[in-house]
Amino acid sequence: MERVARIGEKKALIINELTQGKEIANQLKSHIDTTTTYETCEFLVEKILSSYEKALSMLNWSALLESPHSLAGTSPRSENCDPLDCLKDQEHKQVFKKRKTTLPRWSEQVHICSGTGSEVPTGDGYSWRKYGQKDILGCNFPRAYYRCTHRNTQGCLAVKQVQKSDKDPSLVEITYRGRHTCIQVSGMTTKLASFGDEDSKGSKDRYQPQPEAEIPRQSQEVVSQLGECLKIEDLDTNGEIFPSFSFPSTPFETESLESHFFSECAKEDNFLGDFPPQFILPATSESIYFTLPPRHMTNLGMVQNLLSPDSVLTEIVSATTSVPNSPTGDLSFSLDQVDFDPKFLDIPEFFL
DNA sequence: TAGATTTGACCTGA
DNA sequence: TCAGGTCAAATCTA
Repeated sequence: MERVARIGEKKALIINELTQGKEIANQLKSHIDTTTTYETCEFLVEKILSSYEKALSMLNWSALLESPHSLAGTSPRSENCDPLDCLKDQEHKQVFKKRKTTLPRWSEQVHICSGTGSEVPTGDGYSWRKYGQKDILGCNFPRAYYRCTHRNTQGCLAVKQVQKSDKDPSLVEITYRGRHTCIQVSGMTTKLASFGDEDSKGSKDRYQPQPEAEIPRQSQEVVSQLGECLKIEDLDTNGEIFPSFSFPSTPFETESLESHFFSECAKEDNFLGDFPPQFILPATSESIYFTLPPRHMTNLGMVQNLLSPDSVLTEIVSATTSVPNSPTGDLSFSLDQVDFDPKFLDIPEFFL
């Protein structure tokens, strides 16, 4: 029974990714005929590749889970152990190779508010779980180690290290390793479930998109203050870095930043009704502020992120950077045209 | 009670 | 040998 549930969950995730891929491909197709900038097309292509990468990685992950022998052969223990245990075993053996070789690495610096007690380094759109902390030689502050919450469930190998600056305690250096291959499942499912149930209470409790694991743990005050002073500065961007942003300056009264942000998205008629997003882009030494009309907030990725809420900010800022001279942008996302038929995945063998 | 965090121990590469 | 990185049991929290 549990196996069936897992298969169904995987299927939904894969369908979502493929649907996104198709949707974005349609967008690209429509833009080819127009005067769309090269950057916009490139952005769309990146999104398509990302979606299919995720789908494929999920399929590969499924294969690992369903086929212990795929990992066997190098370890005698693998012959009759649980796939997850085998995987763990293999991971353990390879972890140090991964550490310094294959994973892409980049870092950024984040200003956090001083005096708030907040240790929230950033809202990069992903859920992180802290798995270690270490005193580093020559550093006054310990280094914290985080990995993606979905490491076990989706095999996402993204990790990050957070190191407070000695010189400026309000400055935190974050080093990322590995690209996210996960989907923020909890946010997605709860958001989808919220449709058609808009006026029911407690949507905040039901829907927790978790763009950043630390943030929901902070007080409302901290989250509000975060919006006023959080600023990310790219250091050695290599093209895979998460887009930098600042939170809207408007403090939220009763909800966390994310729940407010996404619950607004969930309102079909007033999609981001009066939400005045402002984003800081670290283009050069100066910060560039963009204000997007609500309608374009919708167009620039909200629909897509009904499926993948974790990347909301990534979508918006990426899209915005593509059209810096045209804040209104020329992208339009819509699911209206999506006719992707998930039935083709109903073949049980597909997941076995 | 499940999930997240803490922290000492352990492992690896330089 | 040591510093950095990770594991995993204990502990905390919602």
